[in-house]
Amino acid sequence: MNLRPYYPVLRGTSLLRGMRDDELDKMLDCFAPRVRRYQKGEFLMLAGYETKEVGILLEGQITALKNTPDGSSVAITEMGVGGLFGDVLSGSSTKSPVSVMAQTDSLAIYLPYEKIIHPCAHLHESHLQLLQNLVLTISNKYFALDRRVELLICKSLRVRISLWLLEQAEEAGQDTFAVPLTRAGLAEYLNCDRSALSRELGRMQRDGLIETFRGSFKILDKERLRHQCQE
Amino acid sequence: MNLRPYYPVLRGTSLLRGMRDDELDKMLDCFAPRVRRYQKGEFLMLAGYETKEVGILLEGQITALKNTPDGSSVAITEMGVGGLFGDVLSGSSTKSPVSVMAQTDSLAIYLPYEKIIHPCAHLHESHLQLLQNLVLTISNKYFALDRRVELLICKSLRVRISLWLLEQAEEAGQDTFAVPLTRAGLAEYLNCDRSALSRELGRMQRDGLIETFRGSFKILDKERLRHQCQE
DNA sequence: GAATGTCGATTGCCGGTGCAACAGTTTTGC
DNA sequence: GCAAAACTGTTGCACCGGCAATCGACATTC
Repeated sequence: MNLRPYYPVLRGTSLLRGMRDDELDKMLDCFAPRVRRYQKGEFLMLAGYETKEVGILLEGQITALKNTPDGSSVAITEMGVGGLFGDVLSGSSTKSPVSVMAQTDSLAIYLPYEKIIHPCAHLHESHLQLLQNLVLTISNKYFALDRRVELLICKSLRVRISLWLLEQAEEAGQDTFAVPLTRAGLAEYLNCDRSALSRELGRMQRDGLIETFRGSFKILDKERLRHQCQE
Repeated sequence: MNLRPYYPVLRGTSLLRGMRDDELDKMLDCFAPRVRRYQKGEFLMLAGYETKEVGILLEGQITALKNTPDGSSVAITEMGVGGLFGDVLSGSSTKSPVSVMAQTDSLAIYLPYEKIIHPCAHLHESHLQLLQNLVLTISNKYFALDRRVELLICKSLRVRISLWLLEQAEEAGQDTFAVPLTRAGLAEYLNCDRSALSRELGRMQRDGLIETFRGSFKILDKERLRHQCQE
């Protein structure tokens, strides 16, 4: 299969960031990746199974699901074209803690982990870059999770919301921003009840800290918002 | 400095697992690691600073501390001889989210990350192993954190305790086990109040689920304990 | 335009858990 | 070996936030 049309996608991933065409040519030739198409609702990866490949989404939209202790499953992440999955796993012999499901018809390419970690005899410079990127990718996921833990351990809901707002504003680079999350989704991330979230957001508006409308947030008093986190 | 006496320690780390003497010789020669001694209370690493080295504890005992949003700091991990720190960071340009403090007089060796990720011209087999180990080490830390999140998002304290107990039993391979944690430490990990933890453990004993004494735990009714997690 | 589904907001209720205080026991340090 | 510090358990109280039910706004389908 000719992968050239997808090179821009591949270059956009944290794993293959900035690779030139000829570098990708060589690497993909060396990796002999498999490519597979999925229909909406099919699983790209199943929780509880080992995986020895890093998956990259070339077309479509996927969702990572985690099985909860009580048997159901909750969405963890949504990923679009260029999304990486299985990256953290591929080194270990740990079974996957998440399932990955196609939300729309999708196309994915799989790079065997073995080939990534074992550069072939003539070690291209780009392969080293790849290894570095792999480490970077995983550690970034670690830090994202770490921030989440930092949120979760805050006791009061107001503190969690405040921290989250400040983090988002930081990320957006401005005090007004929108997020692609429904209230229910945000409540899940902040680990609280949807109604409780609404209630607290309402209070925070009354207190003149923020303004909200749907997925849009505006921080009115950043200083005081920071102060909320300390009590 | 002659590092030979510490080879057994190095071999015991997840990063240098199982390396032969001659392999360590070559690698350490290539890495030109720095070694430093610390007095009790000194900092090996400060939160907020970048680091470009992976640290390995050769002697002593250290604690990783995280600064909380409200200014104080809480202990995250304790590590003994062979403990690794800075490993997750070294790839990224992220500032360290944790400080590392010597709990007793300590000795640490630092491997420059640059050298780890950039194998020197003649790429030894062992160096590849090292890279693989690095990825493995980081992803294991990721999974440890992931399990923590799984704990934290459980709403009731009893569920969190039950999950934790089952996890520990799994790890220990038997239903009676001891952990090197004080009640306060465990409460912090489970993100609850110490008194609430005592109270709930008391209730669980009265319910015939477990027996506890200090750091020792005995699971009496595993089946029913599992059942607790689902409500 | 009616019917249905999704999303956000609001409210009353009450249970779980944080907090503070105290007591008993073990460990540490000199 | 003694005093101080650290650790654990216990209890009363207050309150945050989960739960369930309800309502209005809006989008989608027939």
